[in-house]
Amino acid sequence: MHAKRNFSAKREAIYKLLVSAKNHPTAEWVYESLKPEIPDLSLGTVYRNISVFREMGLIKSIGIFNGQERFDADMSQHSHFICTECFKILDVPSGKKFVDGNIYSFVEKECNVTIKSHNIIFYGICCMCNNSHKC
Amino acid sequence: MHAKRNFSAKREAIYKLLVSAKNHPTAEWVYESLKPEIPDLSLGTVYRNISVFREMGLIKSIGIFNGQERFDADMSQHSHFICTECFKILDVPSGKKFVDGNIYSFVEKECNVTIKSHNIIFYGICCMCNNSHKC
DNA sequence: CTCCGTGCAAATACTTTGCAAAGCG
DNA sequence: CGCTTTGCAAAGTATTTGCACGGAG
Repeated sequence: MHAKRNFSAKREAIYKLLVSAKNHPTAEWVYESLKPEIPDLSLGTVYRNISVFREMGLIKSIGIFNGQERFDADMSQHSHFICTECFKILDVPSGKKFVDGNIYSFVEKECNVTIKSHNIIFYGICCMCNNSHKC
Repeated sequence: MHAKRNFSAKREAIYKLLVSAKNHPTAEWVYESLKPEIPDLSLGTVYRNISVFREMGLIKSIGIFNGQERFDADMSQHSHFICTECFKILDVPSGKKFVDGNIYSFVEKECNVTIKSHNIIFYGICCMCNNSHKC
């Protein structure tokens, strides 16, 4: 019907939402967000497709916070800030590279390992929770 | 019986094990390790005490990997390497500070947040899983 | 007596999985 | 027809919690 697509309709909808979402969503959030427009979507399908995307290298996991895994479809190297109050996650603009190849070499020698990737997470309070000043 | 102590016998045993453990243990590992010498220890007690230690600032969580939370009683600022094969966690000697106060300031301004702490995790293959060479 | 710590088991919460049916080329 | 995707519900797994008991002071 449409031009050739690689994904089923539901898979495509899930992926598109992940790409456009700026909140580093949970599986539950994806499910709830799509439910109105795809009433017969099931949570298992969301989990399965997220798993597929991860295996394909289309998304990555930021980690598990407050009991729920958070995902990111922005595969460029960047760091995150997470608010320990509301668990909002923000991208840290990567204009500055905190960790470079030299650091990889340093750690690889120190630890006798092979490094594939790294993650930096900053923890703190976001401006909305830090209610002393407006955002 | 003993000199004044702050902790109950079980709490003390759990904390001492956490301090001496070099493997960034899980609650389950702590439980299994102490079970032989404390046969009536229960897993709930381990979880509860770990929670107490965390609230007291005696230990911190490194994150959840392979479905289990990993803890560290070394409260000095340092980074970790984690093997994506066997989930072994190694300390990265902090002779080099990867992230300093300037970076905190940079991120705080960029994101309009207040930063309390940060974590760096390197992912890769440890020398034991990288079986091409001996360790 | 009172309080804190504990064992035990049940409850939680998120995620994964088995299976049969539906979808699609 | 054959392979993929899905809904549904059940299972799985790590962790948390309710409750009554027990020990220390």
